[in-house]
Amino acid sequence: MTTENRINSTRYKEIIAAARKLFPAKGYEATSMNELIVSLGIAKGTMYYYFPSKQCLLEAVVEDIVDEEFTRLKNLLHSSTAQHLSPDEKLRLLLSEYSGNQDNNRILDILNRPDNSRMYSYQLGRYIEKLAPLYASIFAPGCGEGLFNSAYLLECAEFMIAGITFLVDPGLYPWSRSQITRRMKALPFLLEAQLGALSGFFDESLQNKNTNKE
Amino acid sequence: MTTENRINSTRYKEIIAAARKLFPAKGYEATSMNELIVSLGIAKGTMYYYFPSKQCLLEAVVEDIVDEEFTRLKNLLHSSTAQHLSPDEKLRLLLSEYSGNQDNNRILDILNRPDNSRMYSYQLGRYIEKLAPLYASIFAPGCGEGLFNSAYLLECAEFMIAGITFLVDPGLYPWSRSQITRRMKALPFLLEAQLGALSGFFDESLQNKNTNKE
DNA sequence: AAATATAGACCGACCGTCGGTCAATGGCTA
DNA sequence: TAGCCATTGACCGACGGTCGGTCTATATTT
Repeated sequence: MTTENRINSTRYKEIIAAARKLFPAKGYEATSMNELIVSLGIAKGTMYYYFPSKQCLLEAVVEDIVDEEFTRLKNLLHSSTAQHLSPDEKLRLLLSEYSGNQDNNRILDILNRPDNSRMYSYQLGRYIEKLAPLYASIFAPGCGEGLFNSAYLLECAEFMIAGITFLVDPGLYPWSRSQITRRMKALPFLLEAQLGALSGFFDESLQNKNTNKE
Repeated sequence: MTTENRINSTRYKEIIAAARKLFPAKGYEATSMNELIVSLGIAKGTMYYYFPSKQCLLEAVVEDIVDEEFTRLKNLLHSSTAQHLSPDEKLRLLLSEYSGNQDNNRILDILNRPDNSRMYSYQLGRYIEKLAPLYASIFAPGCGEGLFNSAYLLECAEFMIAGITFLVDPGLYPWSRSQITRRMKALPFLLEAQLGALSGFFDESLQNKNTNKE
């Protein structure tokens, strides 16, 4: 198939590599197709031969980033050092790795780019879809015997990733430095609380409350 | 002052009103300044006389929306019917009102608009900044006597609003209907868990764990 | 009271740039 | 040589934004 050949071609990967540098650095909206073309030394037609639209290029770039994150975190979880950690220790390991990596990718987190929210919100969405199951899988061992609690492990993971990323990442909203540090200090407690609540420490009153409603 | 006159003028409010209709309906990026101008029957120069850029118009529109939400929820909280509710009942009242209102504003939630994430992410940010304290204030009575728990009330509110909105609102990411309903079913439990953890039901082991780290 | 000056709301032709299109073409393989 | 890709770049309409200027209503001067 033609499309498949295109995706596996060198050009395709070259373009994605260039976009992976420019999109986060300059912002998605602020980066023009022309800039990419010039920096690659190719013609406009070539660009649109591989990517029918700028939106498609964005999606391919995000897919590339999220895929990389996925395998990285998966390998980290199955590494010999992390294998025998407790669920909450594993979770904190994953989260610290994630936020740490973000800081490395962005040289200047002072710089706010409102023309980048499109990329980041899409990226966060894909990230949640792909990696939330991974997060949820580490909750399971710590979870109590009640069926009810474990029914919402995935949603809990999604909830946590979404909340943390949106509130700590300056890419989606120009948070001030003090806002970010304030939240990062609160995060361990909030996660612990959420996890603790999940693991069945609660008395039955809570579960009754909820099951009654259904 | 000249600027102040402009903000209080009829024109200014007319333009915001028009943008409040078109931006959510067509999407921010997809709505051109020309469309707004034509629909208002004014000239381009007039538009840019009141708003120096499209981004500034967006911010004014979002401010308008969030302000309205703020007073609406504040009044709701102080209403005679809601005044003597328990914290978690109040919380669920606020959240249901919010999501219910969103559905009304958007006629088609099936329609996904990736060119609207810029507006929605900014709106969510402003919403959190303005309304999280309001949410946090209703947590306080249900909170235990420990100082530690109540120290993170604001962050807990921010965390909840961000997570819920991002995961349930199709404006920021094109979630499928099944994803949304799945999460909405999980929400009562997750909120209850988070609130319960806050209210001091926990044993001291959790608090010790966290205080040790500081 | 008439003439003149000032302010500011409003106009629309115009600009550079953007994302995107397409007919033409070079070069490789069968 | 025929056919197929990958590649080219001139070209397009629409976009956000600018700018010189008009018009009216109010203040100031005569």
